[in-house]
Amino acid sequence: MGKKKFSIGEFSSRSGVSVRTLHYYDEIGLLQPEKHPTSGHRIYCEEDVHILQKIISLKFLGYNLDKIKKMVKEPSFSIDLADTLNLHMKALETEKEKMEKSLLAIRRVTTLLEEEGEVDSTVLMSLIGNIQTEKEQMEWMENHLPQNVIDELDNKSEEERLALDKTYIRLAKQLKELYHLPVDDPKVQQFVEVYLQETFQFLGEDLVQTLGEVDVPETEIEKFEQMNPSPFSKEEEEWLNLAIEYYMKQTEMLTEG
Amino acid sequence: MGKKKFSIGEFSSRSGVSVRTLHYYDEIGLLQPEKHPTSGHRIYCEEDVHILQKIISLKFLGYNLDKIKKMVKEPSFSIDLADTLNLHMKALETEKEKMEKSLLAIRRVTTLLEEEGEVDSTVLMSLIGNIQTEKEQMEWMENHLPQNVIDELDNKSEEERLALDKTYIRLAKQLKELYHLPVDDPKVQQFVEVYLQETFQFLGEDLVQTLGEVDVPETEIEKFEQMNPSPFSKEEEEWLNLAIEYYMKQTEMLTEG
DNA sequence: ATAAATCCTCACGCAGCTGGAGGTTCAACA
DNA sequence: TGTTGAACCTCCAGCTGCGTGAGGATTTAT
Repeated sequence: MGKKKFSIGEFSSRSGVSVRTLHYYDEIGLLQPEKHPTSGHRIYCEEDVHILQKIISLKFLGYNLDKIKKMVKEPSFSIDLADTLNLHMKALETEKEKMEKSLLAIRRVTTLLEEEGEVDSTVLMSLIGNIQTEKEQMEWMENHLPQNVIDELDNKSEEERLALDKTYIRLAKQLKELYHLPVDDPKVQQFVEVYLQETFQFLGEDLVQTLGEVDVPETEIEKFEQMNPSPFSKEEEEWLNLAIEYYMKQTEMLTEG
Repeated sequence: MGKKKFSIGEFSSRSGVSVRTLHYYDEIGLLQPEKHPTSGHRIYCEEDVHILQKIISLKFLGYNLDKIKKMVKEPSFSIDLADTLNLHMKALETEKEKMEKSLLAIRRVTTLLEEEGEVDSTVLMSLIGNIQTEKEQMEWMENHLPQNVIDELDNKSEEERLALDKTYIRLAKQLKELYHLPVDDPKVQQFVEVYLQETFQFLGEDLVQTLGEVDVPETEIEKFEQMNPSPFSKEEEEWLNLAIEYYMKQTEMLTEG
């Protein structure tokens, strides 16, 4: 007769699970306590404590209520459960990776905002997108770029990445400011010079050379761009290409002449 | 005239966002492309690519569609965004912690299942609950138990914890097997002896002694039990207590006599 | 006896989609 | 030009895991 009985309110406050949730668990057949024959009030017993404990624990492991419903009825678990557990673990690990990337993205963005004050949203989003699709981009690069470039990029530290991001932001800002000028405008040409210098500095001149010689099919380039669209419009990109072309010609003439 | 236009199908496959989702984003006013005046077909343009990029990136940072809706319209982001970002970061970190605990729980459970073959589900769930409420339990213990016990527990390695779990499982199994016997049955008494020995071994005899002398109010004990209910029924616990009492008396008689 | 607390059963709402029904429109081919 | 078939349209329904509130019954305390 020492069987302890609980009203739903007491059961709720003891377990920390809300009354509504208990109602819901009853409704879906997950935890159905005895009911008072006339009033209909739920009467939870000691066993229900353990069932709820199971439910909470399985939820904690990441199972949904449907699966939990099936598992709750098992009096014991054996190795064949390990398979499902393994599956879940993989799913959780994937999610964890994603979360870590998000955290990284937030940290980077915070730093950038602190140091730059204000950043064009398209450019910022492009940077975030880069973090997001980092893995795919890496895979793409490993398939299409020479190993020395990959190695060099792998070696970049977090600070160097940040510096690159900042450079990128500033250049993007300037580009959008200068876009209305003709490509042979001295301001534009100076901009191009800085742009190329920064690139050289980051990658090293020989790597840039190598990159220029690599021949990647157009379809593959498109794939890459689909992963993470550039923050510039087609017109802006065209304009930048023309400006670089012009700069190159001028430099050639200077060195040759 | 070089403006690229996309049908919803093309836009979908290029961006990786499903047609249905694009419909939804249109519906909630998040991304509303031009529509063909007669057919009503959606026509996405280059700018929409960037807007979607923003949406994806902001989602990645953890914002909900409602906030994203407001943010998408901003042409640039400034430091005052850092506050919201910080908030999000904290939320993400909390979630990450929870996920890591889940992963730890799964790993432990997998190991236990592999090594034990089959485990009583109530016992297993109790162990999972332990991981889940580890933090609260630690806090409770720091408030109610002497420091040397805490220190000793802190020093336990992952393997020692695993060993303890296994012991726990085996003892629980035995307890449930022996429960029908009277407490003075030799089998039961031998079980108690092993049980106490294992406890001594894990904590050290002097710590057990200290623990026995610590006087924790009943209400606090209840709090602790509510965090993580024991896998045994009240009757089983009573039975175990009686069995231990009996064992103690016998030992006293032996040493005194 | 009555007031306050607790309980009951509907039933709608949320986010962020996904899916199906039933009907246009478009592109290509005969 | 007619005819497929794919792609598109709108509208409505459903999913998870509850939260919230209405409106009424029951229990508990005074």
